[in-house]
Amino acid sequence: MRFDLEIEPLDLGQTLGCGQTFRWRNGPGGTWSGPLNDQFIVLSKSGRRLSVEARPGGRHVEALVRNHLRADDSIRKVHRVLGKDDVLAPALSKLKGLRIVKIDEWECLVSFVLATYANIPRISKMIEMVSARYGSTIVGDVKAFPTRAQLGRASLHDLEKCGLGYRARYIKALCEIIDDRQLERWRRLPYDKLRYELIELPGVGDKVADCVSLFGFGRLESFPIDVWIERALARLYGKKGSYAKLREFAAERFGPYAGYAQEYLYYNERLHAPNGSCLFLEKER
DNA sequence: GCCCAGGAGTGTG
DNA sequence: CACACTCATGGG
Repeated sequence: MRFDLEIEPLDLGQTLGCGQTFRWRNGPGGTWSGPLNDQFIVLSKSGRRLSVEARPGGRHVEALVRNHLRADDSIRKVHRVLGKDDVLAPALSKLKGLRIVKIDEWECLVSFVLATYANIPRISKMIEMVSARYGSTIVGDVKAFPTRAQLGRASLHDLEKCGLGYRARYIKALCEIIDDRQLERWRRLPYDKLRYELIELPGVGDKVADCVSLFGFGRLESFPIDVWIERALARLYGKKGSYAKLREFAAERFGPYAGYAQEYLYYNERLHAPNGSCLFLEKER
C-alpha cells in the first residue's frame, strides 16, 4: 500500500538520521526505510508531500507514522518559545524540519541503555543484532524490535554474543523488572516523577532517563545531556558544571520545549565536529 | 595500535 | 556535593 501524508515542516534526513532513532536507513532517491512496530515503512518526500509505503493490508500505518513523527507538534509554537533564545534563534529556520520522534517505550528504554558509551554505528549494530535474533519477522529478513518476553528468553551469554558488552546484564535485568503494567503507569506520571523512577532502573542514569522520557514517553521538557550537549553548552553558552546544574539551566532557558532545543543543539554540534562525526555516513548502499 | 564512544555504577574525599 | 576509576567492545 502507498499513500500520502502532509506533515510540515519535516526534513526526513534531519529527523531520522540525527541519532535519536537507530533503525532508519536512507536509500537512493532520498528514501528512508525502517521497521516501525509491526510494519516495514518506506518514506520519501517531495515538496510538502510525504509518501508512505507499507506492505499490502498494513493496519494503522497512517496513525503509526503520524505518531512516530509527532505530526501534531506545532513547530511554529516551539519556535515561538525557542526563538526568544538569542543563540538558538538564528538557526531555527535551518532546523525547522528536525522533529522529535516518538519511539515505543520499551524499545526506547533498551535502545538508550545500549547507547551508553558507544558510537552510533555500533548502537545500530547492537539493536539490529538483538532484533535479528529475538524479534518477530516483519517481512523478508526485516525483524521487529523484540518484545520484553522475546528478549527475556535470551540468556546473559546470548546477549553478550550480540556484542552488547557490559550492557548485556542491564538488558537482562530490565527484561525481568519491566512489565506492561509498569509502562502503563509511567505513561501517566509527570516528567519529574517519571524521571525519578526511571533512574532507579539498572543501566539508567540521568542521561538515559531523560532520553527515555523525551523519545519514549514524549516529555518535551526533558533535556538529555550527553558529551555533545555538554560541548555545545560550553561552546555556545559558556556553561559548565554538573548534570544537575546544566539541567536546571536548560529548564529555565528552554522551558516546555527543552527537548527540541536539545535536539537542535545536538544536531548542530555534530555538524561542527571535526570529521562531521559520521552522522550521515551510511556504511554502504 | 590508539582513541573514543548520545554513561552508569561504585567507591572515596 | 565532587571526582576517579572501572566496565566490554567495536568503529574511525
